[in-house]
Order: sequence, then C-alpha cells, then structure tokens
Amino acid sequence: MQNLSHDIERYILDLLEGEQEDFISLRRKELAEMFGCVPSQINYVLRSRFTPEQGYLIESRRGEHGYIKILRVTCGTSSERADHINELVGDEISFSEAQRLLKALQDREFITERERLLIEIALRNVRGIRRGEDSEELADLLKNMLGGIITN
Amino acid sequence: MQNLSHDIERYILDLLEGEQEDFISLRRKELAEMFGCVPSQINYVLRSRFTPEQGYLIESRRGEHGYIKILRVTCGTSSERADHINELVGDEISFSEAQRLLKALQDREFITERERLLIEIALRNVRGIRRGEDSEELADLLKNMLGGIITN
DNA sequence: ATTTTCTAGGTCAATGATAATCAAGTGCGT
DNA sequence: ACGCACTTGATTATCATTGACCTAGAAAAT
Repeated sequence: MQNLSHDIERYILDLLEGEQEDFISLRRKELAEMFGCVPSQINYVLRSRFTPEQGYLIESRRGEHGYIKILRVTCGTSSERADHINELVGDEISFSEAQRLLKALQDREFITERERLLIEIALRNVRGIRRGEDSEELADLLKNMLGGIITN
Repeated sequence: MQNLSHDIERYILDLLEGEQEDFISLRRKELAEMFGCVPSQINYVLRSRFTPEQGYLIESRRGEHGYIKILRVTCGTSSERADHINELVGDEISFSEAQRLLKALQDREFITERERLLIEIALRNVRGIRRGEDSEELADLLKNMLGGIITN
C-alpha cells in the first residue's frame, strides 16, 4: 500500500479495465466510505490523476441519484492531437508545468522517454527563464518541438 | 572512507547491484538520517553521480509516502560515447555543422529521426544565432541534449 | 405550481509530510 | 593560493488529507 490516493486510483483503473465500455459510474459517497475517507478525497484523486491531459473526462451530477462518470478518451488523428497539444500548452507555460505535460505525454506513449528528456533539456537551456514563471518563449519552443514530431 | 558523497554513492550502487529489477526506491529523509547528513546531500549525490549521461534516471514524489526512485539505463561504457560526442561537437559549432553531425548520428542509429528533428528544432529556436556562424551556445545545447540521451 | 427540504456532489483553504533548490560555507588536492 | 568538489541549512515547491462551507437537483410539502 502506497497511499490512499494511489489505492483509489488503482481501484478506478481496475474498474475501467474490467468494463467493456470505456467509462464507469461511481457514487462519491460510497467510494469514500469504502476507502474510509472523506468524500472530497475522491475529487482530489480525480483532479490529480484523471485529467483530460491524462486522457480522461469526468462528468457528474449532484442531488438524489447523483453520480460521477469517468470516461477514457481515445486519441484521434495526428492533427487533432497537435491541436489538442497546442491547446494544452497555451500561450505561456512554466518549466514545471511543461514537465508535467511531458510526463503525461510519455505515459500515453505519444513520446518516448528519450524524446521527453530531449525536450526537457532544450527547455532547461533557454536563457533568462525564472523558475516557476510562465514564459511565452518556453511555450513556443515546446509547441515547436512537439509539433515537429507528433505531426509526422 | 573517502567522503560522504562517495559513501552514499557506493551504498546506492550496492543496492542496485543487489536488486533483480534495475531500479531501487529510497526515502530521502531515511537515507540522510542513516548517513547522519542533511537531506539535500542526497540530491547532491544524485545530481553529481546519477545523471542521465551516466545512465541513470531519477523519479520522485514529495509529501507523505514520498520517495526517490533510481533507474539504471546503462548497459556499457556510456561515458566513452559521451566523451566522443563532446569531442565531435567541440566548443563551438554552427547550425549546419550540427545538422551534418546529427544526420551522421542518425545514420549510425545513435538517434532516431524524431530525436534528430527535436534537436534541430531546439537549435533553431536559440535566439540570435546567424546561420553558418559558430556558436558556443549552440554547442552547449547540442552537447547537453545528446549527452542526455546517448546512454545505452 | 411553488416552496421547502433533503441528498447528493463541488470547492477551497488549512495542515502536515516530504522532496527540490539555492546560495553560502568548508576543505582538500594541485 | 586557487579551484573544485563537497557540505550545510534556509527557503520554496509539491503531494496528500481533512473538514467546513457551497451548490445543484430531486422529492416532498404546501
């Protein structure tokens, strides 16, 4: 057992695996009780591990008969992917945001580990970037590099 | 006893030797306590002796149940190759020289086409470089990028 | 039909537990 | 004496957990 969030993540992933459909429905309260935690813990897991950039969409409903639906998003054509990536990067990005994005792309096998390393090194070598600060220059370089290999 | 960093390095290498897997997990705090040093000492050892150039990758997580994972990627004398490449690049290089070198590396299958593209894009994105002009900045970036992935 | 109540899920800020970074200090080998 | 590798600790960043408070939707009451 690593930690609660990890266990909940695994549980959800197992559910998704087991399904024919590429979505599952949960009840937040039940799941929280099952893991003996506070309900907002579930939101934390979803927010940190089932984001769009990691290939998931969340849909939910409150009130009686409330639910949380988790959909696994399949990847489209390469130009759609490029658009999606440009959107994810945006106009400005910080180094650590870029790092997270690259990790996610590697997890989804859009890029290899070596490619991720190359991009990280290139970003690190941009002059005059203060840590944690959003930068247009970083964003441009990142989009150029990703666009250069994902499109072809 | 040579020095602390050396001892910690040896300890980590021994752990890696002893494992079936080619990675180990550490807790920075514990290791620091074990060696009676400050935790950031561990980062120093990792930064100075377990770099990608030397055939290692580090992965970590903070907070409760935090950890540091060290993966071995090498299988051979990577430092020889790194030295060779640094020699090829030299202190200064022009964009077109770099391009020729990258082509050669791709032909010999040291890097893939995608990796070559990534590096070329990164080089092209360096500001204030005139085509054909030797540049220390280009050389540094190129060496950093190649050194980062030519490990096995 | 409208209002009230109840039952979900959502958000956010505080807290504690780690790890990362950075800048300054130390000391050894040449 | 100088440079470089090493050491240290203060500061910053990240991850996980919790709980108080907020909001949406459905059912019940009027």
